[in-house]
Amino acid sequence: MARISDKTPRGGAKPGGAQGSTRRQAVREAAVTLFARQGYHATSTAEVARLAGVSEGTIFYYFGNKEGILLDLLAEVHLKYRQRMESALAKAANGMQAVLGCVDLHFKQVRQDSRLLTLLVRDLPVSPGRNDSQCRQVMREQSSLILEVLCLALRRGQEDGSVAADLPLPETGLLIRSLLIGATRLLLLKLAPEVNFEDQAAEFCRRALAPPG
Amino acid sequence: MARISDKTPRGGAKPGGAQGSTRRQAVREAAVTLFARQGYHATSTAEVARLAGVSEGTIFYYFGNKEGILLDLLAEVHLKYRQRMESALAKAANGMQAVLGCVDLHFKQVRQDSRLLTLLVRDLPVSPGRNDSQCRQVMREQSSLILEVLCLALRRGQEDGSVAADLPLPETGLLIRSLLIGATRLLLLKLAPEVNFEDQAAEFCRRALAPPG
Amino acid sequence: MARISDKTPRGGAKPGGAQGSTRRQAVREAAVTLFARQGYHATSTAEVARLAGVSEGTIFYYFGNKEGILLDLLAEVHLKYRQRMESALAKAANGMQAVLGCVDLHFKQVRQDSRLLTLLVRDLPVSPGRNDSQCRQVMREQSSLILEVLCLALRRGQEDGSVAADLPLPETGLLIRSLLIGATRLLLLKLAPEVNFEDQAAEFCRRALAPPG
Amino acid sequence: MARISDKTPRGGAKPGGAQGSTRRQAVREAAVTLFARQGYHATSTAEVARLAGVSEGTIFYYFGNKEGILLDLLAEVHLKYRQRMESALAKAANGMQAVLGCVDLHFKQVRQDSRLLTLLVRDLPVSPGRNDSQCRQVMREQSSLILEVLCLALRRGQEDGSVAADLPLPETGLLIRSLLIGATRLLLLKLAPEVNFEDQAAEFCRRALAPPG
DNA sequence: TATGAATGAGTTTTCATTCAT
DNA sequence: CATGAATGAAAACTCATTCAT
Repeated sequence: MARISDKTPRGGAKPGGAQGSTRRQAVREAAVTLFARQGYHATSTAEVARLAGVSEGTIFYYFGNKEGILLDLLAEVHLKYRQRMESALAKAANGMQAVLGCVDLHFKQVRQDSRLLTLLVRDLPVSPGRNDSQCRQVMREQSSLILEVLCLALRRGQEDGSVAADLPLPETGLLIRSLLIGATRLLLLKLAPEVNFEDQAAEFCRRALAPPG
Repeated sequence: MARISDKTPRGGAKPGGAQGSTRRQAVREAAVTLFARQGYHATSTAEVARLAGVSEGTIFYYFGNKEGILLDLLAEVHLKYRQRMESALAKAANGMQAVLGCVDLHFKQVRQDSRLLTLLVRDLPVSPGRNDSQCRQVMREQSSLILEVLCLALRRGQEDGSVAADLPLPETGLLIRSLLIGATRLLLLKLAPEVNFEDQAAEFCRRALAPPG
Repeated sequence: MARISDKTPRGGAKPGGAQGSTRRQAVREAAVTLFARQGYHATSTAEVARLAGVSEGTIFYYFGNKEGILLDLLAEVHLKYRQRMESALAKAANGMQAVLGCVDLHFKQVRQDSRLLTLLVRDLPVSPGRNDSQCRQVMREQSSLILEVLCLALRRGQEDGSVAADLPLPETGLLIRSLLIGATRLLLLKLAPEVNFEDQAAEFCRRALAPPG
Repeated sequence: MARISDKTPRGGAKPGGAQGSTRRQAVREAAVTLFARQGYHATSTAEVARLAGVSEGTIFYYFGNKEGILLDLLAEVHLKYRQRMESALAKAANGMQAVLGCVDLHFKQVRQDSRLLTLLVRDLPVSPGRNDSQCRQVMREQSSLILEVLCLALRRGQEDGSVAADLPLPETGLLIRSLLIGATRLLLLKLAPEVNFEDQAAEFCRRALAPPG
């Protein structure tokens, strides 16, 4: 009943604490693999426990319930994703480069750890219309944060002249994000023919964003 | 074992004959509503039967198993979708107009019957890596047919000069499709802020596709 | 509710009647094949109907319920079996020959139509402790008739001196019948190694029955 | 997928440890009663759970699936049966006595715990023609082990002169085993008249096996 | 006489979750 | 901290049987 969130053994210095953290991490690792491979619904907590090498009770001790694992993973994947984008953005020469850098980075992450990204384009564990789940809230929050990063880059581009000034925000940001999400879905769910179209994504965006003339 | 596909009571000409068709249709109607609202996995066949006003057995009589319902719905939505695109394509003045027409049409359909389209961006009933399900096969087949339509329009645009000639196919087609899929996901799963960015989609594509100069 | 037994279209001369008989026979034929192959419980009436090429309703029209088919088949197989034994008995030179003839005949029938005989050694559709089923009644009745035939032969043997006079009846008859039933079960259910031990059955019985000296 | 076999709670030394074993045992006890009384197919797992006084989930926790219970029971009954035969064999004065001892022992076991033995002559859970079930494999394996014991006794009898030397092996062994199986079936399924023919079984075999003269 | 659409009670099985230890 | 035995509610699916035609 009581939601057990973020149960981390306080004081990571203690040997027992470190072991707990190890167990927690093992569950996360097992879950991300299985959720990505078979989907959230098709994966049982028993399966996760087995692959993680822990008892079933351990999962509920650390994550409260099954959705808790997903919640945890979603938060992590979003965080990592966003942080990488932000650092890519910082290094970019201008706004356009920043946006295109984000696009390239996205597909690099898809290639590097498809498991994590698959979580984002696979099935959702809850109703889209209802706000009752923490899971949906996390997705929405993180989603808007990522959108902000993109819009930041776009605005910078419009200011430094590398991006067409008449493109509306956040609409344009949403469209780029749409393209990334959709492409990832086609790629990871193997719904597209065997063509490396993701390499063309940056160029496609460059044309769409470039100022006229 | 034996797959019960397309079990339709003898031709709908007779007034009584439509009865069976009615039940079948009621199940489809109930399923599309519930699958879109709660997802495929979160919807039980009992729930579908209740909403459809038929017995649970009737579902299995007509569709063989739960996936059979989804299969049926997916085939329909894909078919309708593609046919509309094809007719939009036929009416277009040039290739670029055809592509943009497809984009607009897509969002029009999303607005008109969000339930059906939601099926395409919501959860998948099976592992993405495996080909064992008819459902995945249908999605893949239909997906490639839709891609073909888009590429046809693009090629026509490249021939009549309305689309940049150096854009590679089918990569560019896949990117447009990605944008549509991703946008639909953001929209229907309410992951985007309340902004009508879909109206900008055609313009975004126009810029990306337009020949230089 | 109402038991429909022996519903045969009266007057087999009528063309309609002949057709009904055809359907009835088709069901019986299909059922004996499937029951023997998969067992009574593992065979659905739908399967029987499909193999027989009739509608499911037809089965219930002719046999009342599923057990009705088995009832019908059991009665037939027992009847045939007994009739053959009786005619073998009539032709035998003496009692011992009659018994051994029955033994040989039994295995000949097993070899000739294993499907029918399999019904007798496979699973029973009902509780052995209760008498509530017609099925069990039929089995018991027919069983005792067959036993009678065997005992008749044995008694004749004891009278003509070919069978040991001190062997008790019907015990000895039951033992021979046991041997036949058990051997059939081992054979048809493939629980015995690939040895043609049934050829030795008559010799085994001959020794057991032979008068001393 | 993963077969849960032999899930036994850690060693029965601890008083608490026997608890799990208790539940397991309760299921076995309930199952053997119901399977013998009504047959495997006619018994639902719910019925077994109810009689055992455990939840239905417990059955699947311990036995994996319904067939798992039967498997377990079959293995046990076969093992016990064979062990008793072997010890009877060891005590016998000569080969003939050993064989007849086995025969007597068989019927003694039938009388002592008819439930367990009934499992062996009642219905089979699967097609006889197919090897796909563990259940059938167990039956076949154990069956051949029991046959070996019988043949051992027969061979010993042929060597010590108490059994006719010209009787072929393993055919003769199979015939004796047939007689035992068939008799058990007649007895336990109450298909024979109320006659204690099993008392005659040893004498019947003695005559069949005795050396001439 | 024959059909087959429709059913609902029943089946096996799964699984997230609890809790005593 | 961690376990894993035990559960019960619910899931998908089956199937003998009915009945209007």
